[in-house]
Amino acid sequence: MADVAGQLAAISLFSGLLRAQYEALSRIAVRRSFLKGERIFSDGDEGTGFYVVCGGRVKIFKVSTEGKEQILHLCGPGESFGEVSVFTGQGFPADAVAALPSTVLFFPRVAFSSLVRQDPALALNMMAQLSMRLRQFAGLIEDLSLKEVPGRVAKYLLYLGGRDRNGTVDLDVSKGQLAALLGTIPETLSRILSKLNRRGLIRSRGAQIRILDRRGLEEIALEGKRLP
Amino acid sequence: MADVAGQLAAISLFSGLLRAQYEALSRIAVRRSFLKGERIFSDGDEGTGFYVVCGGRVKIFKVSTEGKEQILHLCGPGESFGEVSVFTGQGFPADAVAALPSTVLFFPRVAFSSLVRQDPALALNMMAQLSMRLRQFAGLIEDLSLKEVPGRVAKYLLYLGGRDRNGTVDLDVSKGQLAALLGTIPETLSRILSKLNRRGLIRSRGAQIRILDRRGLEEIALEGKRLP
DNA sequence: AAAGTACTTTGACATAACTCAAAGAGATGT
DNA sequence: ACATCTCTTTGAGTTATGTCAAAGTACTTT
Repeated sequence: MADVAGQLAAISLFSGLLRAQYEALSRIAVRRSFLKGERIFSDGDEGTGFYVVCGGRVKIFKVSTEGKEQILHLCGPGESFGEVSVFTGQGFPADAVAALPSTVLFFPRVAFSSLVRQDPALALNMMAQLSMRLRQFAGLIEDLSLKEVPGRVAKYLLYLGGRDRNGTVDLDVSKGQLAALLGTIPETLSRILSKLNRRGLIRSRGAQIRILDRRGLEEIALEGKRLP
Repeated sequence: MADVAGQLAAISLFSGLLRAQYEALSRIAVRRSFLKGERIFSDGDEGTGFYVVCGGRVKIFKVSTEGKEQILHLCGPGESFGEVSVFTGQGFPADAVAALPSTVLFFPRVAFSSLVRQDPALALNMMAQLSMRLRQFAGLIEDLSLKEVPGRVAKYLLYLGGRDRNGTVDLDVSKGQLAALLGTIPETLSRILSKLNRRGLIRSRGAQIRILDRRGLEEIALEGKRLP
């Protein structure tokens, strides 16, 4: 239990709380583990609580009737998912599957709800978290509807390359998954990466991509430049 | 002031609060009016507070560098917008313009934040509201990325026709705006409506649309059926 | 090491949807 | 009632992207 309370402090949803609050949270949290590919919940399932990722990666996505999937979010350690159901009481609005072997903490709806009811600080953190997610979604909507695929790819590469100073990026997901995240299909993604290679903007070998011309990528990301 | 407190009770964000809470809220609320087309805030503006629509309609949207716009939400009376900035502290994530002559209540960030800090009930309402918005966005993302335009049009018509028993719908926005809401352009929307007319699924005259074949529209909305 | 599986790339093709351009309808104001 | 402006519709042409199919590459397992 004590070590759960320690982990909670590292979670943005619960940042800045007091010792007693972490302990209260750890008392209601349930640790669960999932194998790669294992399903955590399905679109429409009753929302019995929400989750926080401790380790691994969880894919949140929607599936069309024809089976095409759009990834809404890839949750890494410290990120939460399924919170919406805590407050709307409705079912989960999407599917969740472990993209890697993952460990999560599960917070049952009722127990958490009564905690938050007594504790404005907890509520405020949660609101900030929901707000951030909302902002992210607005960005995703913008990208999907306003940019063409090359623009989304360029933006994502720049996003990944942001931290790495020399500009070498390791894709943390398969290209098929990346395609789903960017709202397209593997073939299209593959073709676009080829074009970016040919034009000398990147050098990609497998999941390793080196950004050669950051400025050029920025043009594509912002202005939707052509890729002949 | 007293009448502001009365109005607040009709707002979902503040539903189920106590008299004293409405009065506290009404003390910090500022009434503002906007002409049709007038801008309320711009993408990137500092988030000094959030808004609730009293009357009229407010368009929340993103604009691409080429000027194409994607409407994120059309807020009617009782709906709130700009809440995200209250908690993230960052700028507004989109543009807001009055689509009709509109009256709104403005809640300054700092004053509201301290109110919420003392009052879990207020926080819970707000979280539920944010959650609903999040759910809506997930749906919009799904639609934009998984459905083709005819599917989105059909779904929207069914949504509008849901309340009206006889199935006659008045578009509450211009077709250009509707196109932006559905992530497309007026020409495409126009062509699709023509096809739906020709196939006998709807009968449209101007902004009046009568749904003739609900089942047929549902097929298009759900299965993405062809429109030859 | 070989075999099997899953992922990625390439090619040929089809098509939905965008662009550009112009005409038609509605609304608004003088 | 007329003129002006905006919104909507229609047409022709282009293109990005999805579909289908097959070959190539990388992993895992035995």
